[in-house]
Amino acid sequence: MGTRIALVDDDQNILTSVSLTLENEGFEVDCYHDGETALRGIGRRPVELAVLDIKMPRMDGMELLQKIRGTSSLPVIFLTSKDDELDEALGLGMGADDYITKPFSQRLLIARIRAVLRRASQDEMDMTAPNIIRQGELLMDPDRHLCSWKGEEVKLTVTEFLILQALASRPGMVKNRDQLMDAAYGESVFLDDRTIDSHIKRLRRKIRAQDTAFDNIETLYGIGYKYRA
Amino acid sequence: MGTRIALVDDDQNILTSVSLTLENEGFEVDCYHDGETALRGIGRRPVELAVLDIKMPRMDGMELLQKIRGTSSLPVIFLTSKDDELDEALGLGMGADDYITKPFSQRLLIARIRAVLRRASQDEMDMTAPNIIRQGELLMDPDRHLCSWKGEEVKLTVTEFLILQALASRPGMVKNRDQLMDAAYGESVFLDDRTIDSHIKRLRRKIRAQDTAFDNIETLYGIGYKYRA
DNA sequence: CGGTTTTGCGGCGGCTTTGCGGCATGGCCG
DNA sequence: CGGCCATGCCGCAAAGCCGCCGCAAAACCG
Repeated sequence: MGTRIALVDDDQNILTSVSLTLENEGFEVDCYHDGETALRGIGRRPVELAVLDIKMPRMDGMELLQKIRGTSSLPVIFLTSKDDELDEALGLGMGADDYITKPFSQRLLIARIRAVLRRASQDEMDMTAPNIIRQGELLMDPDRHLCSWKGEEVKLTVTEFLILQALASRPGMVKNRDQLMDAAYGESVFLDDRTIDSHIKRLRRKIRAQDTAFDNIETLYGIGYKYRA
Repeated sequence: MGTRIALVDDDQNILTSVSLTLENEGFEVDCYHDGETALRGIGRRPVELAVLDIKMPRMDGMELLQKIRGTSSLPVIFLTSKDDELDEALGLGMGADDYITKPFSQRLLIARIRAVLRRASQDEMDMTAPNIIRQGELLMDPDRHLCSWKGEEVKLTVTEFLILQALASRPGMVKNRDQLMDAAYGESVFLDDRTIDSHIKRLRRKIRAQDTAFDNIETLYGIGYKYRA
């Protein structure tokens, strides 16, 4: 079954010709003439992407986008006339995923749609990953690559972040160097053990730069490291 | 029976659309428009997770979270507007388990809810599951390389840990020096018997440093050692 | 009780593991 | 192309650990 797309434009010509093309490409298309109708329609029958004309009667694309974004991250592509340059910037600024200026080729539209859909599904994938780690004064948000100690941000490199994440996600749990290596690079990557030491060194230094007393990364002689909550 | 979730937001649109989605996913949803009502409602009808908007009339999410955390460790997910400072959520949000910035996709929210619930139940498991050795005042957790006597940690080396573990795992059972050696190093390692004595010596010393009266490692003249529970 | 065996324990030398400064490479960005 | 940063690794010094020695004390035995 094809992907469902909402197409909103007050120009009947565009509506018919575009919807025909999209259907030929295997999409299912719901057509609307104005924003209000579209909003209600999408609510009843959800779609995976919306193509909106910016200028429309009763509720224009901008306003519609805002309403949509209030409740979901539905991907949106704007259609703009060549004239309204301003609107372009605005549309992207407020969260449209792409825009096309009229007149446009059907081929281009399809390419853009495919691109946006691909990107959207990609994002969803990434999102399913981990959540916030909170261990005492340490706070980590992998999604945003944010790390803070006692409320103050600590800037970490990717490798450092992954290693600290591995330690802090299971506080108290002992991790040997191989396990930390797996966490930072994938498995089946071989590096000198001392490399982990180096990262630990940099981690401790960075956090200690803010709080001299930091000592929650504990060394277990002959075993590895663990994070003490 | 689905998991019960409290949903608190002053925006009726979000309330209805999100609760619908969650119900479709098999959750049971209690909706509230503001913090005060939510607090009372949750008190009467407990939930397993709360989704809170940060900005709300009468009592905002932050305040509500504090009240909730005052009496329970209920998992909480925040909803934040894009405008709100991330740092607020990070720095000030004491104890939220996760947060999502609006606009968000329903799919993402569900993924997060599942993740938080999974982690919460995971934590409960961890508290009870691990293969801990408990003999009177002695506590050993091999996974965390943790050993404590009368609640106070005793730092042991790997060898010491293994020997004590061998003794304490079968209290009252006599182990000769060869058996203890096998436990500490693998089999087929040959060492002077006196070496075991040395480790026992260090073990007793370390624990006695905290409790002079410690005498649970007993010597059986001509045989070996045993741990008295 | 005297002699023999076994254990406790302080100590020591040597080996292993870590901490950390530093360097060279290599990617990335302007 | 030139600088900047992340990163992997080297090498040295410090710290930690371990096995054993030797002596004194304790336990055992006849």
